[in-house]
Amino acid sequence: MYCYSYKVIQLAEILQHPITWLFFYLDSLVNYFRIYFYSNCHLVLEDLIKHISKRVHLSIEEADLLLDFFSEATFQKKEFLLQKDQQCTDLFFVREGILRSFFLNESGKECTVMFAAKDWWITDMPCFLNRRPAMISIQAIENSSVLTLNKNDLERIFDSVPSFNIFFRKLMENAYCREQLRMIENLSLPASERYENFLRKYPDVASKVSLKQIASYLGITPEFLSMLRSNRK
Amino acid sequence: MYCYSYKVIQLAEILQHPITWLFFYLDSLVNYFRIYFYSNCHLVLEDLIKHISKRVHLSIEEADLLLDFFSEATFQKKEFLLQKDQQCTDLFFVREGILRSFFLNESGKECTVMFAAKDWWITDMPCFLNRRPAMISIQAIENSSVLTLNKNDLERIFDSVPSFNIFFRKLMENAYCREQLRMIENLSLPASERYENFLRKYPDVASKVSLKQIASYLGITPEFLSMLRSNRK
DNA sequence: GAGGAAAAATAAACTAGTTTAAGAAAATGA
DNA sequence: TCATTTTCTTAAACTAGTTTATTTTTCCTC
Repeated sequence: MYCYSYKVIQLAEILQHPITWLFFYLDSLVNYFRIYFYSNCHLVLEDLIKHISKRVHLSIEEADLLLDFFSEATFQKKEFLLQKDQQCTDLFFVREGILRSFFLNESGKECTVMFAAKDWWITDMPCFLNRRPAMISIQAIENSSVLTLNKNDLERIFDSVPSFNIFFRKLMENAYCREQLRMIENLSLPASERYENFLRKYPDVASKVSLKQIASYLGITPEFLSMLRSNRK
Repeated sequence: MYCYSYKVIQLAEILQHPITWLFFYLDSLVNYFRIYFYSNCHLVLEDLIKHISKRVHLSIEEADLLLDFFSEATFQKKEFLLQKDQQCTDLFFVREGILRSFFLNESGKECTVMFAAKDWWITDMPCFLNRRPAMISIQAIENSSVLTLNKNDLERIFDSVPSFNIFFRKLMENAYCREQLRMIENLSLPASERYENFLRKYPDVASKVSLKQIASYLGITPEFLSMLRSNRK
């Protein structure tokens, strides 16, 4: 299993385009042994490269360069990756587990900003990008394994791996569209339908987080969610 | 006035960084006459270049190339730039006036997704990026002048002007953060404070759009907004 | 400047979602 | 395994925001 390097997986995807087939096949052969060992050494990083090279083309050299900037970290259930008011220096890529970002409003009500499961990116983006203290906290819901990247290194990557600019552009396009669609739902749908949509869109998340947390994501109280659920049956 | 080309304006901004001063000064001199005529011919496009080169560096050649892809359009008050269900092929940059994107939910309630004033970009982003029919409509609130860019040309720009990738990344970063902050406000603040914040953040928009439209942006009814306003005094 | 249409305000009945409180079920931990 | 804490549910009183209807104001436009 382990010798299925990311390059081979990428190759399989590129096979859809016959014109590029020969080129990548040769490229792949040349790098074969190198990749073989590579993927055994850096196994833990493979998911990230797979994730990125699904969206933009990365050379082996660029992948190498990229990985040097990331570092591994694991967090126990309930442990905080980021606390409100702390400087927000890191961007997290989730390899395993589930994370949640949230904050408390003035009256102490908890609001969930987002969940992040495997292959999602999470941080307090406005504060990360502008090097300000975090407005929200990020906590592990389950024992989780992440890759972290700090702001300085992100900027170095932008300079040294041009295609990462494109990748990050696509990531932000996606995030913007997702957030806008969520806003549209919140403006136009009653809580019951928002809950149904959440279950449909994120079944894996829904099965692993508490109802209280789902309620605080949907912007309703746990009591009201409980009522919606009993009406549904 | 008109001979203040975008390059000269850019130069003024870069003067804050003394080390780059000499380089840009010489560059600017060499291009001076060319720019002079250029900015008289393409005067209408100047704002766009000024807007972009505030965020990334553009060479004269790149700016030239870029502008070829954009075309001008004007819309009368109440005219539609995009109608729901129509193919969403264009991205709009607002030169003058005010636009609004909105949709009707199942029960016929109008929801405002965003406003766009001078120097803002607007489209139905999820549908534009994925070449799908629009879910929302875009309408001119006042007589407006825009620059339009279609999806194919945007992709050509990404290929031929690398720094536009960076520009668009920053645009999307901003849009994502703005939308997330709006979501946080909607989850945690009562309508009265959301209205106050709207007035504070977008005073220029607030003065030009109807209360009904502001209400539909905040996710409340015009009647309730009217009540909030009378309580305020 | 008159007349018609749209926007805004007021008010009263109404409803979606909240609050408070208390009990049942489930997870945690020692 | 038992005690403790947390999550989930139920129910009743409550409130933020809606609906419907009427009046007033603003703003086109002829």
